[in-house]
Amino acid sequence: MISSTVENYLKELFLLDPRSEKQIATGELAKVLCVTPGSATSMIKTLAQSGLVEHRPHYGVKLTEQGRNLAVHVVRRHRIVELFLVNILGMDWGEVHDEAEQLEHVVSDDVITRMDELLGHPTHDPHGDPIPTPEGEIPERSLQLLSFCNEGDNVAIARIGNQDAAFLKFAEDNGLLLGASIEIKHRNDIADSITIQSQGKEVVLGLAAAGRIEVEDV
Amino acid sequence: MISSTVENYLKELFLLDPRSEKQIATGELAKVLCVTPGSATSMIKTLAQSGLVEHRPHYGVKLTEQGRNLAVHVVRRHRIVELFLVNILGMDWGEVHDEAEQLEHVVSDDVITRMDELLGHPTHDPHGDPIPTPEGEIPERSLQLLSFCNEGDNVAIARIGNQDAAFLKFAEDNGLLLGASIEIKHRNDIADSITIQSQGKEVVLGLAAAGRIEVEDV
DNA sequence: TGGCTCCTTTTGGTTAGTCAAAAGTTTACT
DNA sequence: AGTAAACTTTTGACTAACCAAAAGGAGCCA
Ligand SMILES: [Mn+2]
Ligand SMILES: [Mn+2]
Ligand SMILES: [Mn+2]
Ligand SMILES: [Mn+2]
Repeated sequence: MISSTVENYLKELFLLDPRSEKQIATGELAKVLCVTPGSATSMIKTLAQSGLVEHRPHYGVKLTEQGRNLAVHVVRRHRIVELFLVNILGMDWGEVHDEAEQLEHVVSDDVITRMDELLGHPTHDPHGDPIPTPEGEIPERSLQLLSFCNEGDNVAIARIGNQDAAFLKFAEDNGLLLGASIEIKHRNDIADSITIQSQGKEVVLGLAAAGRIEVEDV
Repeated sequence: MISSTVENYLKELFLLDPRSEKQIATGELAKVLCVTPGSATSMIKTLAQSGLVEHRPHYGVKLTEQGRNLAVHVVRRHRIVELFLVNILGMDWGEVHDEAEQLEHVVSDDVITRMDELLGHPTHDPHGDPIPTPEGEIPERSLQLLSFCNEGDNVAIARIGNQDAAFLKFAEDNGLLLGASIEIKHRNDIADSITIQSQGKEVVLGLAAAGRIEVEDV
């Protein structure tokens, strides 16, 4: 049986590089997993032993085909659970990440299949992240960072690339929900800010924050 | 944080003696948990250290007030999850036990509260077992074992005290669902069997099997 | 009072996962 | 080429949980 710990390592490697092209640094992996670099090294060696990652010591680590497949399925479980918690149980989109972080390791494929059905075979989670299919395919969309939009653009919010509960609360409070139409009012590269209008309300964001929001042309 | 392992030990102690009156033998606990007696002994010592059980070496172990409280909450989570899987996700009542065995350790109180609400504050799980309240109260019913019923009795099935999937499948296939009205047709203590009629269909059960079914007078 | 059987506990050892700190590599800069 | 900074790996140690097998207690029966 594959442990939750291993699933978390594989999943984070996937999230750090969904195509599994780059060599991920041990330290970077350790950071997102909140473990020491030494712990990451030793787990990486174990994973390499099992053929789940390829390790080039001192250069980095990369998922193998097999490791990536496992990771994609963990991500599928995570995202379906998140959407389920929001759509069926009425939870807040800022609360569901931590919950799904645990549930992703214990819900069976049967339960996931049933949730998927009940939700109508959704393609994206509550934060706009794609839900891999049971076969491991990942629906692609061409999105643009809000921080790259220009004055006058009319776009719809498509993804929030920040799982932080406080950020999600802020976004929600300001009407920045998935699908919301917004217009870029001002953009000031010197002041590092962007002003958008959503449902009549103006919101000013720093470009760093705007860089965590992705939008679609309307 | 309290581990799944500890939760399982406490829960099984509770299930072996819901009132926590008796001294449970180490070997009995070990058996239901599928561990060796030695493993159970060492965990019991740990639990005693934490004040969750009282241990009289060579005589047995018993939950403390604190340990019983924790156990009751694990049982609450288990049973709400089971009912949720059956009523909302449409799973079979024979499949949900193993699933709930894992989920009981990771679903948050918030999720349980929401499931409870969605289910309309149910009092019993899919197998007729009582669901403890958030305060730890356990609804009592006065039930009778099917094996003690007499010819001519008209009763309703109220509980199946056997989590075995094959047994539950058999029961379901023969219309022995919770709430089903049945009449006791024959009873033969010599042959160790009882014949009941449910929805026109006659079913013969050994008295041992009938002893795992509890009924309510109608 | 022994002795026997059935449990329980103890002992010694394993595995997964972790950390702190020492040791080793790579790279970039002088 | 030599050195220092930044990173990675190794080492040694710890905890939770488990097992197999040896040792220890309780109750029973002669
Ligand atoms: Mn996780
Ligand atoms: Mn998400
Ligand atoms: Mn369990
Ligand atoms: Mn049940």
